[in-house]
Amino acid sequence: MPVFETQGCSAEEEELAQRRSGHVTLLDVARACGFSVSTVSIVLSEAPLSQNVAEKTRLHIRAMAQQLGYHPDAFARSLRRRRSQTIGVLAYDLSDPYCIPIVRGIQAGLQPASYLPLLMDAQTQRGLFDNYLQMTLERRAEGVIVIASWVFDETNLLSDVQKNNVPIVIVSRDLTARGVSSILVDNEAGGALAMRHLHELGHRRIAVIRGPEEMFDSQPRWEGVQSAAAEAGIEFDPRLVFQLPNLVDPTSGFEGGIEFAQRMLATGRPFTAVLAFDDLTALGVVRGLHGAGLRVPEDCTVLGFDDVLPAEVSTPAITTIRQPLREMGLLASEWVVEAIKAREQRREQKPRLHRAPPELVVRMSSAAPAGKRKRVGGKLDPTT
Amino acid sequence: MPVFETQGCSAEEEELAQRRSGHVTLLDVARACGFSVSTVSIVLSEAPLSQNVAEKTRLHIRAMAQQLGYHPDAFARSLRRRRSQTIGVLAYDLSDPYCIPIVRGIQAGLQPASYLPLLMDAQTQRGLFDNYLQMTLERRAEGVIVIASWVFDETNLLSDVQKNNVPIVIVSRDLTARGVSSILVDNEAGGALAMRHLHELGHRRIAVIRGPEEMFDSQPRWEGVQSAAAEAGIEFDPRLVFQLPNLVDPTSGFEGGIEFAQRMLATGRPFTAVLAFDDLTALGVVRGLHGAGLRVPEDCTVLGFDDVLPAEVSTPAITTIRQPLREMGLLASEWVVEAIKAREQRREQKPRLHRAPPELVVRMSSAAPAGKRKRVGGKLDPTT
DNA sequence: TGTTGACATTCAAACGTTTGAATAGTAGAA
DNA sequence: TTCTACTATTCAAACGTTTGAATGTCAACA
Repeated sequence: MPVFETQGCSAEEEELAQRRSGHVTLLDVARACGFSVSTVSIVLSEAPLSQNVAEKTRLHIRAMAQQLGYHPDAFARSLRRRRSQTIGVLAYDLSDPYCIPIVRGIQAGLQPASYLPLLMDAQTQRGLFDNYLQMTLERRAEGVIVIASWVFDETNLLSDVQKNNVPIVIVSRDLTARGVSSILVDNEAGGALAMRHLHELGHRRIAVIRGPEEMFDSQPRWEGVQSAAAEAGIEFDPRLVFQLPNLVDPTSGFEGGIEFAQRMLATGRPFTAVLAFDDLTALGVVRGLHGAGLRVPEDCTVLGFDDVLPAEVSTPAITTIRQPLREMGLLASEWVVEAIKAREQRREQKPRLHRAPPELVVRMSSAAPAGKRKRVGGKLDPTT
Repeated sequence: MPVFETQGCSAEEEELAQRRSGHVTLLDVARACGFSVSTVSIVLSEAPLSQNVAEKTRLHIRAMAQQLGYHPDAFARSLRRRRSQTIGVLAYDLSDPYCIPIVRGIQAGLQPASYLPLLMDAQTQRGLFDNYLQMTLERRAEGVIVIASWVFDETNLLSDVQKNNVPIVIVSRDLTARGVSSILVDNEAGGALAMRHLHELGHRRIAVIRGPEEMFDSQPRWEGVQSAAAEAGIEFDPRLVFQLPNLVDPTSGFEGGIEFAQRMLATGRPFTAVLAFDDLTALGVVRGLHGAGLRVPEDCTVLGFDDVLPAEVSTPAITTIRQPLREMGLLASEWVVEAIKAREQRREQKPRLHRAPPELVVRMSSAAPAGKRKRVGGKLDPTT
């Protein structure tokens, strides 16, 4: 009888209750099948106690929930459980094809741990980035993965996220010095790989387009190139070494490539290959050379870095240094999940660092220099 | 005095309370500055009542919240307010460069309305798509935008989302017949635009690669091509008309392009231009022709569709039919926001349809056929 | 007859907010 | 003095879930 006192309300009232929130709640299901909210909750959330619930009851409740179109309210659930089952994924720019495979890897790693990625696109805007980071905290993400290769003032990252004790992993940038676990490609090794490939093909006069100062990758990659060049006894003509400006748009590398290709031709200095900072820059170089009537790789070799989609589908396909982006994303997601577990068990965790091995992908844009090919069996190449 | 009874708890207890959830709550702030939770809430959420709160108090509370690093709990807030301020954005495949500008447009439109996009990537997997749709409902998204051009069984879409009375807009597909507002490019017009461009350049023998059957765009685009061809009095050689298979990977168009280029050359039938279903297919064709020693556009013109990034940065850049993707995304976001408003005011809304106008973008991959160019001023081209 | 234990279900208190209504305190008007 | 109006703050009830503890039922055992 007391049961009816709590349930006692007319059909209209019930209608009203349902209309108020617009969504079907546990209470609606409970009323519809005559059990208490607790029982329904226990059954539908498959709590341990649900073993004790009669088989018949379980089936009945499930059927009714299905019929009414019940979906548990994630807000109420997370509030009560104090778990959001969410990982914030903050990409600096989703329109950069570089980000996508990383995101894919993250998704793949989060799925089995049944975490939901909360994907956000900062569009290379500092303000947006900060806003989204706030939201990540407000949504009580249990961990954060940041994809950011450009250099920004990371004070906020640390003060806000770390202060709230939320595990964080950064991809494409080394922030271990600030206590943030980091995953990035081994840029030195990559740069060296590219340089060695050119050397092996026989190139000696090489133009270089370095990355913008603001990009974290620029410096180490350049150092890798230099050390491999030194090893091979190659010197760069300083008039053939360029540096991309600090621009926000991810396709600005393409524009830069076009412009620098024209500029390097204008110097009149001889070169048989161009080492570009990334794939988009390399594509720009190809375009710039094409504009001057030069063909790739017949007249000039062009190398990229990253291995993004456009490098693969353009003709000539760009020979490049592949970053294992998907694997890096996968690892990032594994690390956050581990860090969350560690925090639950009050285990202290030191920030970790992974340098992913780059890989040379030989495609169509690289070949032996024209001189070498034409003089097969002849006298030594005068450029060496 | 009664104040102290509710607040009365030792420092350790306070510590514990904070540690329990791991996040700073209103209660923590309230205790720290000696006001009630209500007052603090009113001040920090800038509720209308906050006008009544003394200036001094407001400043004090804000300062304290800042100092403690307080972030309102989105779950608690949404639960209480019965508003999530969230729009679910379900992309069929984020690795398709086609999706990105749409997502950008959506973001741009949602920002001023202060809705947060809940971005999800179905990775062309039906199961994932359904899961994410469920989550969208559980997270009480106030609206849903679906980016999906491939044909799937839309029963769930309707029964689950619409049953819960959540406004929905679909981009790249016409589902108005099912009561879903739809935004898509005018495929007929686009197909015709491409065909007319070829005709104006002087092409008469044209190979065509149609889209896969499962793609919604395939049929109308083909019809646009056919009607424009008929208008110009051009007939297609059936041996030069191909159709992409139903494959999931968005880069499968590229592979298809390569293969069909080889196949069309193998037929031995003459053609001076290839009309590809989309940009990636066009890039595949360029690659396939290149493999046979043919240059684009000197030996053969190639046309794409969509205008995605790779089409722009490859050399030769692909002449294509541009979809105003960003604008379409923007419109989609405006429509959901309007639909949400309409629902609040209990206004009935009919599903709407927008056919975005496509635009011809002439780049490097199209030119007059070799015959025409070489015989300028000479006798008529025998191919007409 | 009472005790034990397994089973089936419910109570009630939380989670962190928001907000309509209530409570004081103060000041000016009648 | 009493009433009104305003200012500054708090009470307390919700939002929809989950869950430890409690309740009740029933059968078996001592």
